[in-house]
Amino acid sequence: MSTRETTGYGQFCPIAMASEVLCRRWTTLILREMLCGSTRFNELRRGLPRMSPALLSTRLRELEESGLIERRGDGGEAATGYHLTPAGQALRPVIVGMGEWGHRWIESSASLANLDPSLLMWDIRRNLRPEPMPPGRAVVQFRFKELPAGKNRWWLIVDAGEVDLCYSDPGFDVDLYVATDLRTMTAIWMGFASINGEVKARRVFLEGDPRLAGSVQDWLRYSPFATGSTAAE
Amino acid sequence: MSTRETTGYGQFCPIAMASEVLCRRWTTLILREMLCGSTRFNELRRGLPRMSPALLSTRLRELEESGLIERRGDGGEAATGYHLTPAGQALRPVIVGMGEWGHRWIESSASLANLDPSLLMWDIRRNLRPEPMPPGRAVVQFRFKELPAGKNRWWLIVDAGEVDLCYSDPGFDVDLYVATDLRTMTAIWMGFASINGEVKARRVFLEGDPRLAGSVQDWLRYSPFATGSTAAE
DNA sequence: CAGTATCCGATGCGATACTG
DNA sequence: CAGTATCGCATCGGATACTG
Repeated sequence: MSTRETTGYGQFCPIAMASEVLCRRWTTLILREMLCGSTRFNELRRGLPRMSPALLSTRLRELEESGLIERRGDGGEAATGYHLTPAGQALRPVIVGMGEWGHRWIESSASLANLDPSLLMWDIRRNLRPEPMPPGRAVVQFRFKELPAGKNRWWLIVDAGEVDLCYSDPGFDVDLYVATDLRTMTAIWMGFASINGEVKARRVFLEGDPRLAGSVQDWLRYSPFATGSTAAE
Repeated sequence: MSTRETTGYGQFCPIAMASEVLCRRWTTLILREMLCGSTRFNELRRGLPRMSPALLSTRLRELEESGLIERRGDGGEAATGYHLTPAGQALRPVIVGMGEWGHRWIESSASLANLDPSLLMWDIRRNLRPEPMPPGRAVVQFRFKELPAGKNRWWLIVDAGEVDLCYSDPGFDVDLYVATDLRTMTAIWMGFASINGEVKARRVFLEGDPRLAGSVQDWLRYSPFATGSTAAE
């Protein structure tokens, strides 16, 4: 019935059993998204833009069958949400370990060959730390200079600990303008460069509220994997 | 050129980059074999009996391109051996983590649906600890009663710290006979049961040198993952 | 918003046979 | 022993359109 019989390895080894669950296309990335807190279908899609909805649906059902996630109505609404089971949560160190390995051993140039502004901004949104920011609402506009006008600006609206990401002008006054190119911002995000260094090198330009600009190193939380060293190739 | 462009995820995230390397069919199992010490092509095949040599060859080349392994002539012979690079060694905690997760969270019945006597014996061979055995050569015969005669016996020859596995009678006098069924022996190996308990339950029969039989719990090193608990489903 | 339905092309990969 | 060569099917999964 399940297509798993043909794809199995036929080995009792737990690594083989785990690989049958994990080592399918997109599966680790779905888990990454869920470990980062995504629970809704379209929220997941946002972090997996190149994945078709049909395949996402299939994978979610497989993960449910494998006992890694469960679906349930959230907050009494009809809408369903996906949540990690204890078995799914237990995979955190494995997924994180894969990320740490990738950060350490994959050449940075390979990562930087996969630039994607919406993924980058989506990632920044969910890791931004509002606490070091000055109190009150803050609106930060990112502009990637080399992208076509009309498709090159993102707005982060931070208010009362909530972070919103907009792809079109939300109409608020902007407190801080960040202008750079996509590769530089991604390199900063990955920990391959520091934002203050890139400002000095005039590859990043900050304009606006000096308190926001001065604390950018603090509230712009880098990718969870942007620690430690990279391979000295 | 590489087929990787089409299989990539298009994400700069290190988990995605690592998944592109690791999450392909058989790859984690090849790494498992190499982390356990296998270096030769046919040695790898032995641990991956359902994998075709063509695919193994392809995967090894991919792993080499990804910088996880390197091939070199061993000991001056023409024969090539495969060895993990530092990047490959660095995956040990990830692979081990997958195994620990699988052991903890995959139901034991699923693992025990994948019985394979030659894999089991190959695994026992490489984890057997000669030290707790009485000094001198020891020959242990395993017999799986339900398998067809002529295909149900394996011999382990332990001599001077070396362990050899034979599928046909090596001709030596046998010091210890172990008779059981494949499922029971696999369950013991996985840590789902204890050998002494299974002897008491008369599902395992030991006959021969009492010193060997008495120390079986010590020299029969269980699978590296046979620790900790399993999920209380 | 949260998915399904359908289609079809690419390719992964298993089986088998063969070679230096 | 250490792989290549070849073949062909199955299925994986990408694209697009549609629905409750």
